[in-house]
Amino acid sequence: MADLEPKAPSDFLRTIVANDVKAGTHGGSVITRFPPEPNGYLHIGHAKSICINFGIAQEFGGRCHLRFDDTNPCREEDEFVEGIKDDVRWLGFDWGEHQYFASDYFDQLYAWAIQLIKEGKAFVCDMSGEEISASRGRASAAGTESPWRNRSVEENLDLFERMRNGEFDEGSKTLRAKIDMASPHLQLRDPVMYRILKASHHRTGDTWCIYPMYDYTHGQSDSLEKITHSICTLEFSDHRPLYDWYIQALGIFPSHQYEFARLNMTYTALSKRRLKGLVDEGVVTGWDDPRMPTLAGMRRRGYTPEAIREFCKRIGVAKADSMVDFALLEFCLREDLNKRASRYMAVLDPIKVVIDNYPEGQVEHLEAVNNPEDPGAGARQVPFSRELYIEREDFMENPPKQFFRLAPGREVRLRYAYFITCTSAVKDADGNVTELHCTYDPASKGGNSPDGRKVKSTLHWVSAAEAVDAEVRLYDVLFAKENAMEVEEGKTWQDNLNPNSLTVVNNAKIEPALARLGSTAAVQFERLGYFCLDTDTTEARPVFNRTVTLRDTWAKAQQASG
RNA sequence: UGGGGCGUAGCCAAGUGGUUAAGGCACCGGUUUUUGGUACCGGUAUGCGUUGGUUCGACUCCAACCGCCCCAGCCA
Repeated sequence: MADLEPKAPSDFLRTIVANDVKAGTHGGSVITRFPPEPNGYLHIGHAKSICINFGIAQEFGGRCHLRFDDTNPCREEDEFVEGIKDDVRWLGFDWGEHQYFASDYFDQLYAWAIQLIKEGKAFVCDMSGEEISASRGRASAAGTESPWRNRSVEENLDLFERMRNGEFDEGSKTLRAKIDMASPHLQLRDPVMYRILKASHHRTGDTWCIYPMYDYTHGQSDSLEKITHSICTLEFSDHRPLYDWYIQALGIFPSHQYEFARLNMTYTALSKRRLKGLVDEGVVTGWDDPRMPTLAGMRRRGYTPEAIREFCKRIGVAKADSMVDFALLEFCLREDLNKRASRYMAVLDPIKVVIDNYPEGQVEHLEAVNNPEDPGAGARQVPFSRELYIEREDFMENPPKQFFRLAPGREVRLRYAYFITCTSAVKDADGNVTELHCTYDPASKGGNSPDGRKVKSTLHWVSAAEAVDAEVRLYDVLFAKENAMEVEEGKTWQDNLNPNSLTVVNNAKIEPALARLGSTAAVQFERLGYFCLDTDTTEARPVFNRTVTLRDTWAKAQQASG
């Protein structure tokens, strides 16, 4: 029977957790946490972490805390905490009552610092940043001890209190842990615990002018919340000895840290610093620019949380550095959108078609299926008349052998309408085709001819008189290079930006039903891709974002043949 | 060159001494189709960084070597 069960997703983290639960560690409880710093918006890389942390907690009957790691008042803002909460909720996760801030623990952390001073495990150091850096030593050579390392407990206590009281200038003193200046682990060479920062904090205001460092905060925060598995990315591996040192020195609940490889994806940048740069330099319109890999941007672009969660499931979790193919994300998106998106017709690059044998002034309403993947989605009426628009690229005057679409003398089907045959193409003085003349077969109404004859192609179309004008924004990858961070000699990562990441179509023609949408839910423009209404939409003018194109084997074949 | 990690197909990734080395994406064929979409079928590692060793048997154990990533913020 067991063989018939679907295999549980297996990765090294779940294996560790499962073993702990089995062994009864911490009474079998599983508590994880997602700990963003509120200094920017979340991106798809954070989504991986969120899915791991909340996912594991869910699977093992535990819980996941949302904790804001707000120990640096210079960079953190309330705007970001609200944005982060929106994003986590949107992704589909719920932290319940368990929302915390590292700043909630400032008093406790301060008390613990005094405890460590009293035990001779911490001291106030008067060295400047440069001096500390210089004395840390080389990777292969021991550092040198601070001349202030052996101050008396009383003096340390006094100085630390006066640091807190604001008696000293920023940068003039720090509280450091007294560990080992010769440790092969650089993090253990008397790391700074507290620095003086005369900045007001987004939550504690001006209560403090000394702030704890990440290393002195994170493990204890985990410990206070009884976090059993503190899961973070690989670059924190080096911090684990220090994480453990503080917990041991303090004798508090033994949370443990585990690390996995952060997400990298082709044609994109996933570092808050880089993304912030794009926002600040105006390369994109904001954190929610639909080209951004931020959750806010992806949401606006039309990505669904289901697609992102599926992507996170499929990429797996491991410790090897990796670069995930962007195509996998698009696959997950299309897979989800295909099931849920209602179909409509819209023409992005219109060329007029006149059906010469269709009665002038007549309008028929033809039934169109809303979603062939979902019978429950019903059908709608689409107006058809003598003058229509079709996609310019669906006609070729001298088509190559593999081109199945409209051409002089050729018959094709207009989706849900009629078979039409092209009789002539009107051109302007420069030889550009400006209008097509066709005839239709009245017997083929709905899209099938009674004599059973076949056509090789079905085109989307919009009736000219009833068409509504719309703006459509077409997006492409933000970076032109597969590895966005691979910089050529003498260039910067900004040089890797894709100059064509945004194309605005100002004169798209959409069917009337699309103009009445009133929802930002995903729709499919038949044969073109998935789209959604953008927040820039006004009463007067709909604005659509192209979420992702449909798979297009024809375009691919063309590209391949040059 | 100190420390911490990692190397299985183009990209992810299972595999923990005995299986024809899972699965997905991408790619290549084909079937169905009123979306050149979807769905479905099939193909794609004599090989697991390299070289030795242990063993009846190694992707799995051992050794050496090679390569890549991270760490010297009073950032997180």
